[in-house]
Parts: sequence; C-alpha cells; structure tokens
Amino acid sequence: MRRPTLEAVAARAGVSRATVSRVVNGQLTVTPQIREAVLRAVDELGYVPNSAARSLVTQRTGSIALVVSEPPTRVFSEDPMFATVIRSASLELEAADRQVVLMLAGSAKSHARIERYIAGGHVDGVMLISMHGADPLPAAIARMGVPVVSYGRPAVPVPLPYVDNDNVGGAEKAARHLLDRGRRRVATIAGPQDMIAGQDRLTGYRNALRDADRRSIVAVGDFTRESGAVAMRHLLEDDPALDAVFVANDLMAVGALQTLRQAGRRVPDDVAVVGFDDIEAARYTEPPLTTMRHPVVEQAAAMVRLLLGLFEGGPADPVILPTELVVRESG
Amino acid sequence: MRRPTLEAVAARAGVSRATVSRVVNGQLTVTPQIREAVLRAVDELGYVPNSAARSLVTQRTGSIALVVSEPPTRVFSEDPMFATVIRSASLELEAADRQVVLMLAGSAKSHARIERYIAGGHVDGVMLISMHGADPLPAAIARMGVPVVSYGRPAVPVPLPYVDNDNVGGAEKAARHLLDRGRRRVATIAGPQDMIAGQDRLTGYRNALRDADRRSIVAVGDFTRESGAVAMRHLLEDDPALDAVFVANDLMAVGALQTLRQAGRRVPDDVAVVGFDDIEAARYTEPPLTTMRHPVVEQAAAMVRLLLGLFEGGPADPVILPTELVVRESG
DNA sequence: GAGCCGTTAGAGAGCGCTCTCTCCATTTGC
DNA sequence: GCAAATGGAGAGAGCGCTCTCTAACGGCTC
Repeated sequence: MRRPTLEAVAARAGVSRATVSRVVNGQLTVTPQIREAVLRAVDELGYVPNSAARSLVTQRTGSIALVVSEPPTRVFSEDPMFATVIRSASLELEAADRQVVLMLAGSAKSHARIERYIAGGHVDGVMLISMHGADPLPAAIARMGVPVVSYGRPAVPVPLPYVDNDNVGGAEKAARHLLDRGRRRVATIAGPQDMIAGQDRLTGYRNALRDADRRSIVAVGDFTRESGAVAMRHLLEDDPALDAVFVANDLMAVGALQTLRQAGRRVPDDVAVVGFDDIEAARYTEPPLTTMRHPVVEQAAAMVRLLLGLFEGGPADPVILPTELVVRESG
Repeated sequence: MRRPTLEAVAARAGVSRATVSRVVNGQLTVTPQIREAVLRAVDELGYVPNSAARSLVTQRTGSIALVVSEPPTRVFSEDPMFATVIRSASLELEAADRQVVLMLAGSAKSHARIERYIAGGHVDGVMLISMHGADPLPAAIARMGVPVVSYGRPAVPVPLPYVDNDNVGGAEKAARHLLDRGRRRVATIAGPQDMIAGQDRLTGYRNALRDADRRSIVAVGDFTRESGAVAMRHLLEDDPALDAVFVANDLMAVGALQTLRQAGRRVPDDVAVVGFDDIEAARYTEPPLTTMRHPVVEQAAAMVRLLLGLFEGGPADPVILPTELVVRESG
C-alpha cells in the first residue's frame, strides 16, 4: 500500500537506483534499451518521485509563493485586479514548470505562518502583491535569503526588485485629459496614502494641475467602491461647482458615479469622471467609464520573468510599464 | 550563509540533536534549564526546521491542496461563490494550523501538474471544488491514496466524501414560492447539466411544477451572466406570456434581469425572478433579487472538518446543509 | 546500602532521493 | 596491438530531520 520508491523501481528494472534517477530526471547518458526497461517499471509500479526527498538533496522545491497582503474579501470579490494578476502570474509560472502556491496574508496571524512557511524552505522564491506602507513582510522575507520580487513599487525603501506601471505619468495624463477637454475644476479621489499606487497617482494629478495653474481638490479613499462613494460626497460638499474628477482606481470611480447619480449630476455633462485600471466593470458602468489602462497581464508576466531571472543571477532592476488612456463616455 | 540545521543548534546549546528536536517539537520531557538553552540557541541562529527533511521522515507535510476545477477567470472575477468558499476554507484550515495550497485546474495541462503535485506527496489531503461531470481528477486523486473531499456532490458516482447544500429542496422551495405568489407560467433558467448543482436545481424546479400540475418551461445556461441573458431571451421567445422565472444561480439571474429590462418587462410586476446562491450582488440589482441562500461559509468549514476528520479515521459520510429563501423585491 | 524504577538525554538508524566518484567495457589513436 | 580516451552504470555518501532504543542518573523502598 506504501508508495513505490526508486529502490523498488530499480529492483524491478534490474538496474541500480542511480540509473533510475537518471532516467526519471531525463539525463541522456542511459542506453535506450535500459531506459525503456526503467520507464516500463516506473509505469507498472506507478512510481512518482517523493518531492520531500528530492528537495532535501537538491535544495530546490519547484514552487513559488504568491503572497497577497490583503484581506481575502478584497482579493477575491472586491478588486478584480488581483484576479488578473494571480491568473497571469500563474500561467507564466506554469509555462516555466513551476508550481504556484497562493497565500493570503490578510491578518497578523497569517503573516507569521507565511514567514514560517517561506523560512521552512517550502518555496524557491516569493512574489509579493500589494503591500501597504508598514508591511514588515518584504524585509522579513528578504532577510531569509529567499529571492523576492514585488508587484508594485514597495512603499518603504526596501531594496526589492519590482515591476510597476507608470502611476505618476498615468495619473498626470488622466488629469491633463480632463483639463484639455476644457474642465476647469478638476478634483481627485485619491487612493490610500500608505500605498505607493495611492501616493503616486495623487502626485501625478497634482503635477498636472500645477502645470495648468489650477487648484487641487482632494478627497482620499481606500480603493474600495464604498470609499469612492463617500469621497465623492465630500468633494461635492467641498466644491459644489466641480466639473470633473479623476478617481485613482475604477472601483472607487464606480462608487463615485453612484454618488453623482444620487446627487442629480449628469455624467459627463455636469461632471466628467476618469478612473484608473480599466477593470472589466468599467465597460458596464452608466455611462461607460473613461479610464487609464495599464498592462496588468504583462506586468504580472514581467514579475515572473524577473524572479526567474534572479535565480540565474540575472539583474534586479525595476521594470516600469507604460499606461494608456481609454476614452469612453464618462469623461 | 547556509541556513542553520538542528546540528548547529545542538552544538551551540551543548546538547544532542535529539534534544533540540524534542524542544522544537514541544515535547515536555526536557528539563526547563536545557529547554531554555536550546531555545536561546534557536533564537540566536534564527533556526527554522527544514520542512523537506521533516516531512521526509514524518510522511506528513502540514499542507492541504484546495483544487478548483474551473478556469481562473471564472474563479476570480466572475463567480463570487468561489471567493467565499476559498476564504472560508482557508480560515478554517489556518485555525487547524494547516497550510492551504490553492491550485487552479482550468486546463488539461494544469490537470497533469496537479496530479503530479499531489502524487509527489506535497500535501496531506485534497479538497476539490466544482467538478464537472467528466472530471477525471477525483478518481485519479482517490487512486493515489490521498484523502479527498469534495465541495458539492460529485457528478459521477465516485465514492468521495462530500459536503453539499440541498439543491433539489432549495430549487423546489424557490419554484413553489413563485407558484404560491400566484404566478402561473413559471419558467426556469437551468445551470449546466454536466454539473450536479445544475442538474439538481432543475430537478427541484421540475418537482415543484409537477406537484402544482404546471408545465415546465426550461432554458439552459452555464452559470455565467451572459448565458443567463441569452437564456432569458430564448424563454421570452418560447413563451412570451411567462410571468415568473426561477434562475439556477444569481449570476445568470443578473443577466436575465438585464434581458427583461431590455425587453421592456417590469420586474416583478410582469415577470417575477428568483435566483439561487444569494451572492453580494443580489442586493444591488435593480430590483434587488429574491434568492435562495445557502450557507457557503458553513459548507466550506464543514468540508475542512470532514477532511481533517478523515485523517483521524473519522466517518466519510456526506454532509448536506439546508437552504433558505431570502425574499427581496424581484419576486 | 543494595536493588528497583522513573525520568531525561544521547546514539544511531533511516526516510527517499541526488550526485560525485569509481569502475568497467568499449572505442579510438598511434 | 597496446595505452589512452570515452561513455555508461553502480556504489555510497549524505541532505536534515524524527524516533526508537539504550544509557545514565537520581530518588525511592526495604
């Protein structure tokens, strides 16, 4: 009933353990005839290498951890960005014949277990997604000597290779688009300021308004739909005459549209709205959302390539990908 | 630079390897004084047990695979059910100090790697989610001698312990609710017939209509929003006079509502709609959706308990959880 | 004080695999 | 035709850990 070992296969094929190992690992220094016999024995016994034993000696596991530092609700149901990143990274790693181990680092407790898991040598490398400013995980993992890359620039100055999109430039383009269309009072709903994407997109907005000699009007959300709705309400109170708003992500933009509708403002006639991310739902809002698209799929793939490169002593330079304005009807 | 081993800790603490192992594994047969010394050495060296070595000898890994037999798009963005199941199962396993390894079995290729992964002894047990009829995975995994449980009754008659909700009874209740409210031509949009939930919910609907001596009006979708919209269109063509529809899941119900709106039918005045699942979005549809709620969180937790019980030789009996009608405005 | 038992720590085997080193059998070079 | 080179297979060590078995020690009892 016990699973067959190399030894058993060797005995059946009438060869040594070493030879079976060679065949199983695809080395070419085995006579075809013997190779055949070994493969037959493997097949007959249903042999599968014991991964614990293998990685004990090779010091490799073939698995990569994908650590998402967000509460699970957000990762799954709320923010579709994560889905895209996870899917794309998984596909890319699958192509490289690596196993993905997805881990949600929502709570402090899960933090500890994830650290233990990584320190225990379960994975060859780690990909971190969406860290907040005070996240101790990147530093902790880096200290273990396990290769790590980050999706998005780390908020704290940790020397961590990362892949990001041009948040500042993208936000600048978005705000400038609104100004170019003749909007005069362009507000923003910024993202959480303990996240780099939140900070950078606000910076980009500020740059554009400063260049156009206009006053910034800022409310801050936390990248959730509800926070967008609330922030929009505040903006309308602060400046009832605003005629445009750049929202730092589409999810909040959806909330903002809802508030605007409730407040009786027409979009884009009274208030133009531009989002960021180009999520699926942006196409189905009323009206469809103008937004900054960034190449999430490519970014995730680039992150994988960066990590795999690190294994071979490749460069640890950050990768920055461009953004693109998608004009729909909201602004 | 190399990670410290038990040996190193033992040397530093001036004890044997066995003693360190005892302390690390929390055995009580160690003198407090020596225990202290060992713990100090562990701390100073930053020792973390090598999991490969450990599981090589214990034949256990502490990890459980959560295998989702669906394309990733569906798992993440489209169907919020998965998110809830995954989150709830993760929390429950975390409480039992087990690591969750999430694996998406979307393609045939990923099937092979997952089989290899499980056969390789990476995990102590497997939880399967949402299998279609022809899915060869459950049988394959069961053959490996690895404990497996299923979320939802397996479509093919594999002797697999499972946790499910009362799909037949729930659908019956939903359809009966519509009949009780005086609806006379109650149609259904059924789920995919290669999935048990799809089959059972159709059976429940048929039971209710047969008991009320009414004719069944059936269209089949595949549990996606789009398919719901399309199926609704077909139903309206088939029977323009229908005044109610039971939709086998909420996602399709959302699509159906869209079609009804486009066709100029008022909900619930002209056509009453009842869904199944009670997803988050059901509260935000126009009008809010009447639907069958089933305890997804409890179901996932029950699945975990079933699997953990199996390890200790517990019973492999199926668990069936009840459903509950949530009446909102759509029907 | 001898014998006994319970407790705590060490010795050592072995989990299943890889990989280097060695050996043997050919083939090749001169 | 003999030494050297080449290629293929086996022997055996060892990856880092757990766990059983054994030894040592101290405190009992009688």
